[in-house]
Amino acid sequence: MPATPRHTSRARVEAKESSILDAAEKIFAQVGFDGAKVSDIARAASVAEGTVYLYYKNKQDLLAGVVGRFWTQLTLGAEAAIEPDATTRAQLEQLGRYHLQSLLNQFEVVSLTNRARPQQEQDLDQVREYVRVFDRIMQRGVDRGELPKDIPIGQLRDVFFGTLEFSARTLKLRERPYDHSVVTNLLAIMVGSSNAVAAAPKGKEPSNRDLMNTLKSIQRQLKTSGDS
Amino acid sequence: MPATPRHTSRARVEAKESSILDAAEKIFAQVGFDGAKVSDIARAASVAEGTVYLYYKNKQDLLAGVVGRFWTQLTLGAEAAIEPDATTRAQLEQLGRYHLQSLLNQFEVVSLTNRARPQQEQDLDQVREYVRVFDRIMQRGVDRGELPKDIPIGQLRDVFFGTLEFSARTLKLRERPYDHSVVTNLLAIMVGSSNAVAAAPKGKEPSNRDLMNTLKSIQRQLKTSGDS
DNA sequence: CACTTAAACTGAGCCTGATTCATTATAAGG
DNA sequence: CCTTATAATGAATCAGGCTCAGTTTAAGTG
Repeated sequence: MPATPRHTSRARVEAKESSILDAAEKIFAQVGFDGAKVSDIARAASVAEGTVYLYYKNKQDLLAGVVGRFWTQLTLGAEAAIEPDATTRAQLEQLGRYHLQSLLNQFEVVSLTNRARPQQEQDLDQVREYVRVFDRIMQRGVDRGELPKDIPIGQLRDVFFGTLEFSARTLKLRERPYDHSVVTNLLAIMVGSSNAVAAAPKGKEPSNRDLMNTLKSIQRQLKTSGDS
Repeated sequence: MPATPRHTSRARVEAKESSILDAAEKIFAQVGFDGAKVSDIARAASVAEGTVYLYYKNKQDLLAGVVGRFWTQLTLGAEAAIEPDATTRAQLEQLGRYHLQSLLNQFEVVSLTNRARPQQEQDLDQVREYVRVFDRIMQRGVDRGELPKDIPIGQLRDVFFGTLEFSARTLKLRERPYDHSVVTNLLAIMVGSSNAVAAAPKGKEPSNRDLMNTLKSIQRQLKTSGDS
């Protein structure tokens, strides 16, 4: 088992594990969890079918690996996307934009998340980790008195992520691209004091491309250095 | 095929179809979609395995039947729960409470909804139908000038349903009961002009029990008269 | 009341695909 | 160059969704 390597270099093992994860992600995104055959994933990873089971207990576990990695990367990207010195309001906007763009860019993988938490099991740890990014921003905001605090943070969190997830679905369904105004409006109602904005007139590209570049590079970096 | 009955009474056929749906709902809710064996469902419905396939093309289709029926019932319940003459604000609160309670009461079935829309297929028709209840309330609100209209209705819809769904998950995860304040606060930020409210101090039962009774009776009625 | 027949129902067996495991290959260590 | 623990392999096993040839049921019909 790769768990206790002594004969083979750790790097080699991790590389293989990561390449299986890559293959799985690709196939899952392509044909969905049920549509994916483990044999296809194995082939895509240039590995025998049995080898997959050396690294992952079963197909579900493999899915959990893919989804977990995604959220871990998302957390890193989010942290990079937020300017530490900005106001709470600005940070929320940064996180919101980043989040919405990520949901849209990786819609298929995000969708897999549901499949990874069978029934009312606890959420994946990595998701909880990600959510803390929001909590930290809010906590700081409260400490500094920058936020109206008549509504509990926990509830605002549900507003924030719930809205963005549904908005992403809506945009996807209507085949619309990323729309800045969704975040602006969300913040307007969440933190008030705002200038709400009509939906983007047409398919205008996201303006904060550098933000996504940051993410991409981090992800690339992560993917090659392996994780899990 | 039950599609063109001539030898058997329609009522009988529909009763059987409905009893299969009942069995499926029960088993799905119990062990999830993947955990459910068609043979178990058949047994629970006192029917042979093959019979299930007379009524539903496959397991997916059976799931769609269960989920579809749920949302249809939900729509009826929602319509019953809303007082036609109330203010927009009041109607939204009624719908919000009803929605949150339903999500909590039938959490397992709601979860199945995700499984029923494989990949970015369009949503189930019944879900869209349900969403229209919200749209009608909002439209009326706008027509009457009761709503601040700086934010598009479509986006408010995502705020409304997205927030409630995430709130329901949060409550479920923390094993908390229905909490009135979630809806109150949501409306406070959505429609403004509000008195936000701290989370319910303890596990206080939902106060508008009659509302749920209305729903239940409608559901019972529906279930026996069959649908699909 | 037989009798005919379309509609319903049944469950054994087929078939796909996940998972296992006996066997073989690999890579250090001596 | 052996030895041996670790990895990798893929044929065999197994589970469970789905099919279909055969059986039962329930109206009709004379």
